[in-house]
Amino acid sequence: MKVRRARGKPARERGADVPRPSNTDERRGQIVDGLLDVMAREGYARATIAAIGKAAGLTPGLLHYHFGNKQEILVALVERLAAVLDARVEARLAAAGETPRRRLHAFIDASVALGEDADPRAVSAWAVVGAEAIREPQVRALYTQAVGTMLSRLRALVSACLREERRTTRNAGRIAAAVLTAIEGAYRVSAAAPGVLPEGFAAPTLKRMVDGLLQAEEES
Amino acid sequence: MKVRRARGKPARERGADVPRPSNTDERRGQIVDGLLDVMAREGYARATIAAIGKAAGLTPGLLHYHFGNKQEILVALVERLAAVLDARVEARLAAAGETPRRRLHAFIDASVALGEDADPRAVSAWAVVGAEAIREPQVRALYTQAVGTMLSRLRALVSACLREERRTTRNAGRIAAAVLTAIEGAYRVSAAAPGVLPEGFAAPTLKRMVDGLLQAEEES
Amino acid sequence: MKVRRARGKPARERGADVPRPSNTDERRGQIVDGLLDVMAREGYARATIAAIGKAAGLTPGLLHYHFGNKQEILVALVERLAAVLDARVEARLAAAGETPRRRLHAFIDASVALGEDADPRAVSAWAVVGAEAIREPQVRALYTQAVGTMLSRLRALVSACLREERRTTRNAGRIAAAVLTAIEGAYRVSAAAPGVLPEGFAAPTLKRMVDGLLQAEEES
Amino acid sequence: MKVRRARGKPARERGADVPRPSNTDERRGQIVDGLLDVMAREGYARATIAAIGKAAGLTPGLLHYHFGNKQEILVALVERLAAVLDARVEARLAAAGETPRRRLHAFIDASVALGEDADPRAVSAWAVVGAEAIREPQVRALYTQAVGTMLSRLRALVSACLREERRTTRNAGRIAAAVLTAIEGAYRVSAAAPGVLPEGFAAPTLKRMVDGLLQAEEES
DNA sequence: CATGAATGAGAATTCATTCAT
DNA sequence: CATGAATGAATTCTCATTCAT
Repeated sequence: MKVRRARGKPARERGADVPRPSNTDERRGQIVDGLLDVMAREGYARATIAAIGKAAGLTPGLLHYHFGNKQEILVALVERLAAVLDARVEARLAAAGETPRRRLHAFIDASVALGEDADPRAVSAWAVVGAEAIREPQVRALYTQAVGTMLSRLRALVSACLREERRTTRNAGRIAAAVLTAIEGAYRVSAAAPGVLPEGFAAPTLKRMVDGLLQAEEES
Repeated sequence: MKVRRARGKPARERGADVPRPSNTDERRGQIVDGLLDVMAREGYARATIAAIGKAAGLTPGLLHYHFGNKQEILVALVERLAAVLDARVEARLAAAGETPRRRLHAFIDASVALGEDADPRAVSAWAVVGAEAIREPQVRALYTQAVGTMLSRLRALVSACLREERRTTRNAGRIAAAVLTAIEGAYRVSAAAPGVLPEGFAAPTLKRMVDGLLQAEEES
Repeated sequence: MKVRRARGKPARERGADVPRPSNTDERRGQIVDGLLDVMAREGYARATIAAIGKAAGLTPGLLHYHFGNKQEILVALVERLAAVLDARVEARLAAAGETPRRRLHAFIDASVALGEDADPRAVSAWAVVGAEAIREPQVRALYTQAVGTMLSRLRALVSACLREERRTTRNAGRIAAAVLTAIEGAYRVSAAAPGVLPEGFAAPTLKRMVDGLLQAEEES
Repeated sequence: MKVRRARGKPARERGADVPRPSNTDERRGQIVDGLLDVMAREGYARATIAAIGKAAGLTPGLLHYHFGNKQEILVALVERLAAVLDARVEARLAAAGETPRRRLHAFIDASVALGEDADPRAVSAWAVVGAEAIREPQVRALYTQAVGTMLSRLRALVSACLREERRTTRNAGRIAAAVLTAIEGAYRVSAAAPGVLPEGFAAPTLKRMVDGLLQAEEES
């Protein structure tokens, strides 16, 4: 079995000769990117080691030097997709100031922008990840965690809005869930049935939608 | 290559020879059901001919007698899922009477109920279909068509509501898209991250959501 | 295992009801013709039972009612091809009178005409038979016998010519073999590389060739 | 799909890494030889990947590493058979000097010697190739090309002889075709009906045959 | 680190043959 | 006789993974 090196730990000072500086992190990044590339185009099943390697410009053997097996690459990709989304949300929230409604809208913008200013491959790949999650416990765990994190955040943002407007927060969870499913559904439909959704419908409509849902809650 | 017989062709009555009546339709149904079963549990890639056959109680060779290849089974399944959903929507719309708002709500109920009173396997399978659609043109075509049909219907229902309330129908398409993505997202999240969504959130929240969106349109 | 009925023996008086007249011979003929058809176009390997059946307008099950297995059909076809050739040779020899040279020329005409006035499928099929003969002892036996018969006949004709011209018959076997190989080669090349051979070259050139060979034998 | 590497590409000299030198050419040669072996004995249909691998002492998976599919192996074999024959003809022509008649005889010797001093498997294999050519366009193309090349060469040689003897070259094409078919027929009959042809008849008889044909042409 | 040949366990598909009706 | 569903063995091809160099 292959040894898994801790990421970032340079494997230096290993022989008597001049040690080659470790490029593990770079290589792992390349490989994950290769998977993203292939998976977005062809799905996970066709993402063979050879195909990933070709997309990454690396040889099959090398993939197994840096990853123990194929699934580890998928896991790394899911982690990366989640991290990227997370970072974008974080950034936009930071820029949105303190007004609850503004922050909620910023969250929606950040999420849906995944398909606009960001890597469109990520949208397709995320759709595939959802299908892989059905059968692969480890992927499911990561997907569930990513979705759960989003949901918690949304709930907090929704609650803040409701509180500010002195409305009951009783349904905050459901409202958050509605937003979340609309976002996930938008990813999925735009990946699997491109052209069906109206151009640029997502962000404005979702924001109006959540505004309507907030307003429908009774004042306390 | 296997020939696909016209479904339902009755055994011909020629002379004294009355061979066994064709059971092709029944068998094809069994096989499609086997795929539904396996796919909901394990995804399409793991839905091997052997696995489908086992789930259907049939031998591998027989699957290829009734279907030319594996993809044809998938196509038949997608067609069936779409038809079932369509039938349910049709039935509920018929029962909903003529009030536009009622009909729109009935549509949402019918769609989301896919995961409640109906086959929960269909939800998972539909999530997998979305991923297969990314790479398989024929599946994509069917998925796109199914989604497109839903969208048209929703748009008509939304427009009717808006007209009744004397509001502009300018954004009918976007509102319909929001509902559609929320429905598709609900399927997906509940299949790929079960337990994350609040129990029974979907139908009531989606109805409230669409009501809010309708109300936000300006009167004409 | 299937029972093989003697050909031509009608299977009558078999039940209490009005016996269906046997159509075995007709059916067997159809089937052999189906094989000829498919084999000429696609080779023996692609001549599946289903394909033969389709070409013959019969169902797979029926083929195995009339033939014990696939190879028996091939054997019947080889026998038929040989018989047809034989009959044509016989007919032309009968029409050629008694002059040895004339008879020899008639033989060549009859053989090569296989590809001209006769079924062109037979030429292709015969080429395929040669390949099957390499591995199938039973086919090889039939092919060898057919070729052996031709060779003996040719040798006799050649000897008669030589004797008439008072030449040594020492090389009659070799001359006959040369004619035979040229005939067989013409079949093969025209089947496997159509268009390469000059149109209608065969009969006149072969006759001139054998005349040259005869003349080269020394007088005794 | 397997990629076909340029044959003969030397291992690159980059940095300290000197991986194992490619043995692709050697392996491909082994595999083609395995096919030759099996095909000569059992025909193409029985030349399964497993059988070829066994004959070559390689595992089935490896065959598909070096060849994209089974047919590519066949194509490589046909190319090799044609090249070998071509090389032998070339060599004998070179050794035959300038006399036209001598060169023509050398050609016949070279061709027919395929079955004498050379690999007898090649004769059988060539017979099988002819049958495969009937259905496989790529094989047919190669076979047609090989036969066409032989025919052109023969025609040139025949014409040279006729010119030297001041005879008309009008029938050069037909004479060449006669020689060609006799050669091809000799291959075929000796492969498919071994023992029927007189021992060692081919070369001398064919030479006498062509001499007779040449002499029959009228002087100009 | 890197290469790519090698392996072997599947997976889809084909097809002769059987057999209930 | 006839049908065509059913079986199961065989076959091609794929691919993750290993490993010598």
